[in-house]
Amino acid sequence: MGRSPCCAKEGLNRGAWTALEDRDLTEYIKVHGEGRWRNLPQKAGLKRCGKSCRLRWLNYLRPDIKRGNISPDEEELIVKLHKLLGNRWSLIAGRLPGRTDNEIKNYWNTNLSKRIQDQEARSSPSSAGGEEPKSKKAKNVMASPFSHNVIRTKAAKCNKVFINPQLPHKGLFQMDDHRPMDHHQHVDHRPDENGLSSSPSLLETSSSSEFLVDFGMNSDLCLASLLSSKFSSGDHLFSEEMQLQEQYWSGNVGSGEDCVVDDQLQLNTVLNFQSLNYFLDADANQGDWLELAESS
DNA sequence: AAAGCAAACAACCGCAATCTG
DNA sequence: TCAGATTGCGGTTGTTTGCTT
Repeated sequence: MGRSPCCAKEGLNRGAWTALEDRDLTEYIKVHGEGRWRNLPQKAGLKRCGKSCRLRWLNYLRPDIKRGNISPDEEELIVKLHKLLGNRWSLIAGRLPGRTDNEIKNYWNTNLSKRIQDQEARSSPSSAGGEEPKSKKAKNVMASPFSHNVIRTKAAKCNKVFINPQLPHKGLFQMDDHRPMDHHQHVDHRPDENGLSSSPSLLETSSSSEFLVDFGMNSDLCLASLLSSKFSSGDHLFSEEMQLQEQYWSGNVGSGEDCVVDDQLQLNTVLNFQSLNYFLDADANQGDWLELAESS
């Protein structure tokens, strides 16, 4: 039978939330803050399970939520990010301020996936005869049409950060998205050994040439050497990205301190890699270092 | 006006990752 | 170090809404 569902307890409400429940939950969170979902319903006097409260708050009651009217710009961004990331709704939502993963997922399933599939069918005649999903179920499990290019980023924990104090910190970008630093997955990394050649480092010619990051637990790894070999020295995007990361890190951590690179930051890197027709293959097991691979 | 159907979306579920004692 | 608790994520389902016949 498997384990019993979390909301199976008798006496708990299910289904649509009432205005009263919404008010109670909102007021409780205003006073006590988010978190501790398990005990929240009891303390707030709600006949709901903690999961249900969390979902309701995150998707509908939070004050900064934007609902409905997804703009063409947002739509375009969703499509691009989905191409890049697949069904990683929370990560996609992270790039769309005020939007929730649930809303984007629903929007994708009801609007975009079908449209994209139609476009695909039109552009590739061989698949024109392909069948539409017949059931609701089939529609929902539709994979990204670009799954072969999907990037799965993983957050990375840096052990050390070294920023040369001689380096003028003049970043080209402003970070438009500062996720709180308490939201990270930690992944160990191994230094790259095989996949990268020892061609001259791009960074030797970039303004970020002194920027070093040591990711290694046991051995040193310079980010420059990790990333340089596959890019020509003319890849300005890469050096801009380095400046962005430099700016980010220098604003948050001091020399030699631990810092954490979160998904958002990696995504920025990935987006730039993508524009260079490279992708990060991070589908490897946790603990493996992300490998650069040439996109086919 | 009512029935049937499909689209939209809110909510639930199970799993996996992460946290904590 | 490990087991149990907690949280977050993505897939799926159920209900509501709106359109068509």
